[in-house]
Amino acid sequence: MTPRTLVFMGTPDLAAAVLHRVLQWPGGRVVAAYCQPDRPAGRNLTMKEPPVKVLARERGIPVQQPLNFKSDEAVAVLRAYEPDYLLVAAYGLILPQRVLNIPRRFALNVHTSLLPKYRGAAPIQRAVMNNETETGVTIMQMDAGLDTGPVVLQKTVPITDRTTAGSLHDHLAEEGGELLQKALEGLEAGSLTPVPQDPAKASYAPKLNKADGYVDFTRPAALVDAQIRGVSPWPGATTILEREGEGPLPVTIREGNALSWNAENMPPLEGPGNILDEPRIDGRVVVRCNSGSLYGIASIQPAGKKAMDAASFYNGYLKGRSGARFVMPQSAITATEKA
RNA sequence: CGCGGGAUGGAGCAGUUCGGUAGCUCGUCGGGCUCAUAACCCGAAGGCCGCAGGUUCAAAUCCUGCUCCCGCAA
Repeated sequence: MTPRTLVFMGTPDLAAAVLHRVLQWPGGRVVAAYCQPDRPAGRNLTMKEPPVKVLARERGIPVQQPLNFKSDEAVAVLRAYEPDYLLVAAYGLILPQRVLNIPRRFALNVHTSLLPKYRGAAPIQRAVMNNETETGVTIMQMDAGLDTGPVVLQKTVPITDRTTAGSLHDHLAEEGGELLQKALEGLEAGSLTPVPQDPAKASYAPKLNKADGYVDFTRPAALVDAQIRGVSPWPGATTILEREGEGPLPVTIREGNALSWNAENMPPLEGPGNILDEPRIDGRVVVRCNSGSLYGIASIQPAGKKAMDAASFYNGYLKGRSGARFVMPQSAITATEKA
């Protein structure tokens, strides 16, 4: 059988991982890789090439980086490849119907959630932040909507109390590549049929912004933990350290967990966000959350510093100080009041 | 030249504004107390204050150049 002609579209690490897998599929040949244009990034805002571009060039695959598909020219370029399949993963563009019509067989998308739940830009982080116990990856047939097309294949993966958005991302990137390959094989064999999503069960996962990383210690510790894991490593779990007689210090919580504890052993507690001075449970810096629940910080990064373990943070920033507590950044507070 | 923060014994920091003996909380090592301990007490080792110049009687501190690290931006 002649190999199918494949055109891949995707931009970041996750897409590169999927492309890597697609390149191993013997049933097809990738004739072009599309990704977003190079953007300034990094310390000096130097232009940086997307991971997909780097990988494609290593493998000698032509790279296309159109701004969008609004021009007839961009559409014509794609059509000229005469793809059997259009394979899309985290491309960063909504593809218009006339583009989706181009492939002879299917336009497939890899989405990192169990559709119809968590449609949209940040399904991985949102699933973790919402304290879900499982999520997954979906291969769907693309239509004009945002992640609304019929589902070809799904695979579930668990979310544990140690799953971070970062670790889940890497996991789903692997699973996504594998599942896409299975979907291709199934579609070729005629053993798979796309099944429409149930719109009633749909939910959306909006893109994260910095404010999503502001830790809200007025919530129960289990949810504080979920939020922190969901925004790690990006945008990072941010809060402001306040101590008596010293200026506020922004910090990013890197690692930690909700603590189970015995109320009888605990000293009297003040409000949420207060840091306990004496009982450093298991070497952690302990913060009070809602209803007396406790969150233990294992690793934390003060602004402008490298991440450090809780014991070091305690020695350098808390020992001998009084009134230490974490508060929401001012910008978050005013935003809440306005809302 | 996109903006900003930082570099001080093994770790985390203070001291830098207004130059003048290098300090704190830990860790480490030795000793003591204790049924015991990440607890407590006593003692010790360990630093050319990122690098290179300059100003000065005197520089961690002021000036200049450099290196490395980190945050912002996705």
